[in-house]
Amino acid sequence: MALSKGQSKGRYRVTINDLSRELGLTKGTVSRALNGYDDISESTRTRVARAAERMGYRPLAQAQAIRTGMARALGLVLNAGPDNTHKPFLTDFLDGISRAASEEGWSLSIATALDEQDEVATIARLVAEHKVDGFILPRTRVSDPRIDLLRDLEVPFVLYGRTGDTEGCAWHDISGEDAMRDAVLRLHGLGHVRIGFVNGDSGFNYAPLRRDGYLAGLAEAGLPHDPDLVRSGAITPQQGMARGAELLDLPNPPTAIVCALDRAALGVYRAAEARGLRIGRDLSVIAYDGIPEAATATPPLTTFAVDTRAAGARLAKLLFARIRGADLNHLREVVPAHLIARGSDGPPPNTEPGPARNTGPTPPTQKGET
Amino acid sequence: MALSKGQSKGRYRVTINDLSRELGLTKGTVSRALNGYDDISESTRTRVARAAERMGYRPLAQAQAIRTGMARALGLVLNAGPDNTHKPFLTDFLDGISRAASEEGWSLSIATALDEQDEVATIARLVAEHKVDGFILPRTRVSDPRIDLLRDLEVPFVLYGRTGDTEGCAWHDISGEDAMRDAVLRLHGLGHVRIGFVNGDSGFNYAPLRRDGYLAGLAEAGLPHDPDLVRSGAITPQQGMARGAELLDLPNPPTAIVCALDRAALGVYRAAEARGLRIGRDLSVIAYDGIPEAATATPPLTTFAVDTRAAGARLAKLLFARIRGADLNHLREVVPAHLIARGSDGPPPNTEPGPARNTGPTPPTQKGET
DNA sequence: CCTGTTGCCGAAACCGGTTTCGGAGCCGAA
DNA sequence: TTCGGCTCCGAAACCGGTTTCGGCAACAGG
Repeated sequence: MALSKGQSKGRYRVTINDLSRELGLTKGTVSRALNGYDDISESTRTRVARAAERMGYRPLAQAQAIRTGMARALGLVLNAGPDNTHKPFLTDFLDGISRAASEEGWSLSIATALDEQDEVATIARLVAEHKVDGFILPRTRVSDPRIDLLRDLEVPFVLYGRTGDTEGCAWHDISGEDAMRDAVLRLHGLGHVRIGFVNGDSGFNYAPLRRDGYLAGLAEAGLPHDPDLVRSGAITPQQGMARGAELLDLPNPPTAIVCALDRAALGVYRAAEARGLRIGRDLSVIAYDGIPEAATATPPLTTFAVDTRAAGARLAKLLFARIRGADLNHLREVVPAHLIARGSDGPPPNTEPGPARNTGPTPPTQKGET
Repeated sequence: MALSKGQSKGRYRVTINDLSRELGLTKGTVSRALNGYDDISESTRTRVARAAERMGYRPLAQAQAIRTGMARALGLVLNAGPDNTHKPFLTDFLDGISRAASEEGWSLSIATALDEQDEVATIARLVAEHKVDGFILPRTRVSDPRIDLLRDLEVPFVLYGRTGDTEGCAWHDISGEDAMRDAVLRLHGLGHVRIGFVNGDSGFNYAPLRRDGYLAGLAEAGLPHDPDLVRSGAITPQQGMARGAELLDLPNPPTAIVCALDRAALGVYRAAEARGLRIGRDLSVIAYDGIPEAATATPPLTTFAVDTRAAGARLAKLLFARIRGADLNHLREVVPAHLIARGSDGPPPNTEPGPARNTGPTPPTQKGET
């Protein structure tokens, strides 16, 4: 058991040669046994597996890569552009992916890009250099050049989000549309009839979906759709404050506002405070994301939270399946966001306290904290 | 120029064999020419380099890895634990590293861990699997088991931050101590004599350094050190609010507070507001980090900003140098933070407006926005 | 002219795996 | 007994690079 190669200190990997020597088999046989070829007897297969376990053998991914063409790495290209700087859940997201990847002995390789064009170029570079075997594409846009490229290159990928042309796409997504609809229904259940909506960036695919959800909620509640009550383009608190101000300064302002993003909702808070309105009493707000700041705002924000860590893990697993050639129809899933009822919503003002109207399906009212 | 290997579509890498065939040289010669061996004539060296450029040859990192033992990947293990979730600059940091890495044809491999013990285990796993050639260690602690491990394994690493036992350590760091000192001097220059300090998590190495900077500033200004004015453990706005409240409720409260973190300062804002104090007039605040929220707070926060993207890039370059065996003494650098003077600091209240006292070296007063 | 360097490149081993091919043994059937 | 087929493994090529070794030519010195 002496070190065969003197790489300075205690650094020594057990290779497939060590294993084969120990077992009295050729390395080809050992390799086939480990990789489940069916021309290996069950007895030697277990013998090899046991020895590999005992000796702590871990195949060198780089060596496997050169013959198989698989780098055993997942790729993630982050947009590090100026307007995308705020990513509250990035660490959780990475944790989900990384954990799922290392379970399979794969690694997570990340790169950054400054804009859409740079993103595409970076993806192309990683593919050309054979650095990764597939991509996770976060923040999908309605029309997304990254998807076109990967489709063209025939490189596996999965979307965090959906997209316009779903041809060849696998995805995991959170149902923002259901959340927005439930928010409207919940507010209607509390007695609100004028419910505004502040949407996010319409370039991203989630925006039309959440808008549809808001409209579906209105329709389901039997409420009219007043276009004046719908604003969009709010992804920062500042923008949220501006859009909120527009709504509140309307001749007939809403008594409740649904926001597509928590950060926008925090801006609406400020717009309301500036007008002497108390959130949760004079104005109800329900949003979406579940950022930590939402829990410590005054009042705490009622919001639909998403489990970004779980999303990352699911995406990694979907990508594995995709790389291994699974059927696309099994690789498309949309899961609901989780309502966290807090203090920013309540009955509309100027309403006699009484039995709340019962309107169709009762909105979900789970309680919980992050 | 026909595809020699039919990997589905247009996917085709030019290998060293293609190059050698084209040039009429053996691949060994081509390899040596490309890698700067001195037994290759200058003429063929340029001929090979030109052909490689023309044909777009990029060596396959995995193939190089198995012989050289270098994975050509930088490692970064992120702490994804519950209290470390807020990382405002992570994207910028990753961008800095990733960009510097890809310039050298290297990649950035990231993994996550939930606590200190998990971090060490994850690092050990990455080393054992030969996935990376070196590590960037963010958020160094005074006593840091990651450093002990890597020192023991003789694996190259660089610190973002400094540490207690600097033996074998290279680092890039921002001088938080100078920033804190300059903050005190700036406030003293404005006329303040009772200046409080709210520090961060004392487990991290930056905390004692910033505290020393605060004390150095007091000493340099000829101000007494009142232990009552020093608090620590504030890394969230909530904690900042609590520590700020303690200071403001003192019998003889400070007229200015220096915070080790912007987020804590935002909490101090709330503590001050709750007491009817106007920031920038009744209470001056200067902090450190340069988070986006600081710019949009009311009033905008005067703070010492750090360029996290540049730090990431520098760390990557230092790590390259370390891996290539450069002298440690050339791989230790501390750069200053950049003051962004905004509206949260001013002369102390109850002071006759008049010529400001001139106290020794005038504090730096650069103006600028992020 | 012969010899000893030196410059420069070819040949081949090597790294740690995977995959193809062929054949040795064992079995049952004719 | 012989033949065919099946099971299971060894041998060797292969992947795309790097590195060692040896030797051919040109050149300088004696």
